[in-house]
Amino acid sequence: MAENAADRGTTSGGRPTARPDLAAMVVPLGRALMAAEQPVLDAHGLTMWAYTVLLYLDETPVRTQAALAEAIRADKTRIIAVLDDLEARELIRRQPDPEDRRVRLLSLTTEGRRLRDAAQAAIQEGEERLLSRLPAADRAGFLRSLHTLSGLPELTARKPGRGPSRT
Amino acid sequence: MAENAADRGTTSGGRPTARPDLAAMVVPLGRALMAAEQPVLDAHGLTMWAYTVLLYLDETPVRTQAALAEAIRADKTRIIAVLDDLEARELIRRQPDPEDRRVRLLSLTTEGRRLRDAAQAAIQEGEERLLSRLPAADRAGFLRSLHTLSGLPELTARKPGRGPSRT
DNA sequence: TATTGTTATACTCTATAACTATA
DNA sequence: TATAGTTATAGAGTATAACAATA
Repeated sequence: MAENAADRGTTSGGRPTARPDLAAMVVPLGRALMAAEQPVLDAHGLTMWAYTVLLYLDETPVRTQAALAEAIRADKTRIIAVLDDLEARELIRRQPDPEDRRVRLLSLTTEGRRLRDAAQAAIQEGEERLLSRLPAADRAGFLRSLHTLSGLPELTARKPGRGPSRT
Repeated sequence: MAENAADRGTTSGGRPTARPDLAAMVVPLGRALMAAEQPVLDAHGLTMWAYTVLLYLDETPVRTQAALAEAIRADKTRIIAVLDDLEARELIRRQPDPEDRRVRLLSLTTEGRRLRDAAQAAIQEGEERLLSRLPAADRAGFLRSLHTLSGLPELTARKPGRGPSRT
């Protein structure tokens, strides 16, 4: 999607374009933000998927692994190893539902919540440094626009999606 | 990287967060924008990589394939099939450099330029529809911020990168 | 010997299919 | 028979290594 166009307001040949393609700016920015998260997650012993799970589980238990997978746009088979690890480290609980023993009830442990909060705080601290480079007026519009566009239904249409991995 | 946090200003458990992680909004937005480009590119018979190449080649010839690959953050082996196809369709020229016959000089053909312009016009038309959903004031700040952040050196640090594919 | 482009191979991540256990 | 979870297999996409041509 023509990432490089991001650096140019005009093409290398001088043909004037009103602006680079939106995706050509947004996608590389997203990659950069993920790359910036990586060392923080490493320091907390979390993969991107694990962090995603911790963020989503939050204080509210989730009734099935399939529901969790759907919610975070992952394949249900893809999160199993992640849950195995998080459970082994006692960051989440995975208890069989007494009412339907096929189901595993998922919830955060205190330690899981603590780790998630610590990781998120560190991540957002780094993001603040980036946002501080923006004029205050632009920054507000940027965040509001991100929120708006992220929530647009025509952009949120469900597809499996590659998920958080960023090899 | 916790895409879902994008839909929430607060977590499901009620813990108030100032905002979702930046990456949790930007990355899904980037995926959505790429997905929106896809049908347009299909209609023009272009893959995302091919479009990226056409955008970069522009009117200015590039001296080596390796330089092109580096510029668009692709592996040099990855673009060969793309160049093969574009050349076969006479959208680009790939001529051995008389001064160093190891080198292939790359340039756009007239038809290649025409196709690129048509595709980009259609893509940006679709993007305008999205941007029109934003308040005029926010929109300006959004685009300016995107430009600024995309150009930030600490975010542009070169890494191979997965490139434009979005399976 | 070093470099450009190419081909062949291996690796990573993801999705699909097959299996177990509960219902 | 249908569903939740799991395991095993296969498929994309990418990177690495080996190669041919030219310098």
